[in-house]
Amino acid sequence: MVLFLSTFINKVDRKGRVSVPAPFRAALAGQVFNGIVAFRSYRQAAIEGCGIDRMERLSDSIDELELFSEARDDLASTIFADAHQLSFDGDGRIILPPILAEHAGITEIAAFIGRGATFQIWQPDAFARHQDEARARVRADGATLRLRRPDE
Amino acid sequence: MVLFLSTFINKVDRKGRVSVPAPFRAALAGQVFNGIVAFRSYRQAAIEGCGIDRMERLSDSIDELELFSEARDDLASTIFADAHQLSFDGDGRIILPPILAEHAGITEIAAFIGRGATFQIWQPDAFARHQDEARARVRADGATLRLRRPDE
DNA sequence: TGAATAACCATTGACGCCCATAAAAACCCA
DNA sequence: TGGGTTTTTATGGGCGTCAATGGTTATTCA
Repeated sequence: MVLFLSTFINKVDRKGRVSVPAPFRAALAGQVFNGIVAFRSYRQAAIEGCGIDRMERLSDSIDELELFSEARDDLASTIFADAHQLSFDGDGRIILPPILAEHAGITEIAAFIGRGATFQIWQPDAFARHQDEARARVRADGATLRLRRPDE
Repeated sequence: MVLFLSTFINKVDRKGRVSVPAPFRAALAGQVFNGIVAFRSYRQAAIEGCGIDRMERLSDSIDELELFSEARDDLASTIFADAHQLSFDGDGRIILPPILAEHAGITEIAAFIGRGATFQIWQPDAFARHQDEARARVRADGATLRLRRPDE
């Protein structure tokens, strides 16, 4: 099962390349596409990342909506059009497209943030601020979570 | 599995040729017909595109509609009669038929938009506007999508 | 024979692939 | 357990290949 954990800070070189953390690569090993899928986060100045299998599942889910319906249209335009397939080079690096880097305010350093089934890429300082705010909200709202049972 | 992702902007030369993005060609590799199938979107100023295998599936789906029903008739006329088989030249280009280009308002630049199992071809500015609206609707309607589980 | 289309070639710029280095982590053995 | 060794990562750079694009020549069909 794909599971992204922890935070890794890596450099972006002058060619726009970044190493994807080795544990993330390991989590993606064996997928049809040797690389990651990345798109702009709707709500944050961050890049969302996942493996191609997640997109395939998304595609299947959307395929179950009524053909040519507006909802289907909107989701497809919003999700797939903005997704980038970024393949690993021989050393596990990807090239960060300028559009994505810009959206996240990334220039020389990128933070890879594990989020379970997916991950995000942030400008490190921006993420630090975001994390502080998120913690504060969790404390204030007392957000809780019911743990799913293994067989559920 | 066929999966079209991301957006690619390519030029249309004076002979009406456009390169189909290499990743799209890769997704279509191995199909019976070496090219794409294209028809006018009936809700948008865009061209719908896919591989020949999808048309076969579509044909099956329509076959399941009531024989002689109006819907079946309409879909058949709208989609199949209007579908163009556009084969790749040696360099992965297709010739955009004037009827299609006109419908989408495409003259010199074409945007290839990945939509999962299919893709669209738009006049770039028109798509930008459409995408903005789609995003807004998705956010407003709170359109959600339940992600299929891998084994489902 | 002319027009439209298909096949072929040439250019350039981006990207994939390879190598080299250094630091860090994992490993092994005394 | 500690020290040394090996392996893996991260990072930088160079070079060859392929994709995109424009043009020219061959071929087919009306």
